[in-house]
Amino acid sequence: MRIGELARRTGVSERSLRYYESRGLLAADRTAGGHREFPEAAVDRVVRIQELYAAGLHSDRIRHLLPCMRDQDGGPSAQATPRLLADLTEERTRIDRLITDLHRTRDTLDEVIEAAGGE
Amino acid sequence: MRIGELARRTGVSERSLRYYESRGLLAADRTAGGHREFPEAAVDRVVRIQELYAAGLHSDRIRHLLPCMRDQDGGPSAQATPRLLADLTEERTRIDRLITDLHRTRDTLDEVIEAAGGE
DNA sequence: CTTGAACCTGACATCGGTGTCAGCTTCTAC
DNA sequence: GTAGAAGCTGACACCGATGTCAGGTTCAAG
Repeated sequence: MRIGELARRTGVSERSLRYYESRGLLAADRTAGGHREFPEAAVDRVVRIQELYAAGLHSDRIRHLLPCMRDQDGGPSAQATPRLLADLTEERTRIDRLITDLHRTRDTLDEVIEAAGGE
Repeated sequence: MRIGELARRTGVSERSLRYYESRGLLAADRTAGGHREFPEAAVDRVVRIQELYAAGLHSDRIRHLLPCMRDQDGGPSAQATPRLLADLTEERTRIDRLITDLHRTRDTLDEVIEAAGGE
């Protein structure tokens, strides 16, 4: 599919999709004229990329991580190197802390919301 | 206490503390010579501010929110306006989604980590 | 062939918390 | 009073994903 359709179907801007491709997160064939042609699987992949961005990972890390992830077709196409493994473990710790933090913040917001609007 | 001690005790840089004060998140008296003098309660407040930043709130929102929060002394000193209330409710929704997302990402990382290092 | 929608590249801007540096002042302990 | 640590202000830089614009090309339908 073309970039416009992919953008529509994922809710991600064309700008971002081009950026993802330039960062090596997303592969696209090209038509004779140079237009990007994305495979169907790109939809899932873009969603995943967004999730990883939302979790605070940067594109370099995502690029290394993606091939190690299980995709819709089945098994991963690569295995994490020790270096990547260490990085991911660190990310995991960070995410854990963040989750804890978010729960606390959510509770705090709830308190304030309830005090004001819960009536 | 002075800014250096507050920085040490909270693990937040002096630069950031000055920024917090400039944004109205943190109150400080001044010595005759112009040095900031923070109350003991500033330690807790800084920790809270960091949590809110980590949760993705921006300083403007935090500034409005802080007075509505219950602090160590007891009740809040202000109540959320309808405007703030709407904003906070939105933040809450966002945070909820983020938490969900983070769980999924964490599981993904676990899978990759286990596949590589779990052995 | 023509036309309008869709796409291309490249460049520059933005946001906001934080790092850092310069140049100067204040504080504190001797 | 003096020295050195600590503090002050103001300015500039950075990061990194995304927005946006310009100027040109390609695609598809008539």
